[in-house]
Amino acid sequence: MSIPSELETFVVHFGEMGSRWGFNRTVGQMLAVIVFSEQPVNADQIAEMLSVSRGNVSMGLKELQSWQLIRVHSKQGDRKDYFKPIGSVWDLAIQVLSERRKREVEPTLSLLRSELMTESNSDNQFTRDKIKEMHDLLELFNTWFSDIQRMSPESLQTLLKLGSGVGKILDIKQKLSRSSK
Amino acid sequence: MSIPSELETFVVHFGEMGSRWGFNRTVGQMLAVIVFSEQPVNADQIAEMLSVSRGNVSMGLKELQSWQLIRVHSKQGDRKDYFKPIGSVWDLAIQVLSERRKREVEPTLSLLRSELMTESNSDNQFTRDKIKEMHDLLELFNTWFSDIQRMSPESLQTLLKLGSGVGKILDIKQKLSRSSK
DNA sequence: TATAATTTTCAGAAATTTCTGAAAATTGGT
DNA sequence: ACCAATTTTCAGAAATTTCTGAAAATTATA
Repeated sequence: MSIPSELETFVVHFGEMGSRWGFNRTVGQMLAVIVFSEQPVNADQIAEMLSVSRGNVSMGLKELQSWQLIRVHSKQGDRKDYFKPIGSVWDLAIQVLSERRKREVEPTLSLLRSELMTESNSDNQFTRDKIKEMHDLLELFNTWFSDIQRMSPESLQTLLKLGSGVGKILDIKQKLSRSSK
Repeated sequence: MSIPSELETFVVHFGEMGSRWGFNRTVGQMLAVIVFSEQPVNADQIAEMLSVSRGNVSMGLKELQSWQLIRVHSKQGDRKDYFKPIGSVWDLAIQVLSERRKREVEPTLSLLRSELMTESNSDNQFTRDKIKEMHDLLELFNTWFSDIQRMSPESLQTLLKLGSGVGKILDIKQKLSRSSK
């Protein structure tokens, strides 16, 4: 089994982008194969399509599962494991963002938090201020994101479409709350 | 000149996180040094503090400049180039996000766009649908981000603090626009 | 519980990325 | 125009990441 010609482009592209998105080339390509396959695919099929070793596919599947992007789908009368995306493209995007927040923001936020705890008098004011600034920024982003994540895709979509238009609505809100006082 | 002891932690941490944030260890450490230094620093100082070669620092500085995170600061009576962050921690964060959007989203969006243009009848419906879904999602995110980016830090901060609370305000807006019809 | 199918592991190999340091290029002052 | 200070470049070295493939572990079936 080889890659359907119309997907070739995407498999290659996902491979190239892979490392920028947080995984490596093969894992990127594997994600493309799984997402663009109408039917769940098994490890051997992936290995053949991408011409990589079975072991590599096994590790890649583990990686994609740790990102919670794919899940196993058991086919009746077939002992092989088949894989499919956890959900829609939208679900996958949210999942990537969420996982990256965990890997790229959380560790730093922890460090900043603990650093603010220990009132090391050796720190000069400048350093302390920077730490505080970073901490507050990441904390703000963090709560915002977990908040946003809970919204339904529909509301979220509306919100995104509105863009900075929300600014105007915020003004209206201010006026309303002022006049009701 | 060595790293001030209270910064050691951050330099190490920024080094470890570097690759997750889109650059490599040394570049991450260099960013930490520059951001946490009250005064602009020159290449030799950075090289000594981090115990890396002068050439490596030169390349790293180029990288940080390509991200538009640092800028040159000329000291009067000193031929060396000194470096400092382009702005506040907030400015840097926006800049990182903006640069990453460019590197991680833009290429894929281009590909998806051009793929939707060419009406290759070989594509099956499933594939076309997926491409369309991805395209619309990235496009939406893209315009949202460029929109958001233009907001003042203050408005943006308000917006973030509100989080999914905006949802409620959107409801109010809907009611208002309905009643005015 | 034996056995055959399937998946996982992981040591060493291959590929890729990062780093060094000396030479080349650039810059600014005289 | 020359010189000295500074920065950049880049070939090869070093470090790190990724990949292979055979052996070990697991799983399902009879």
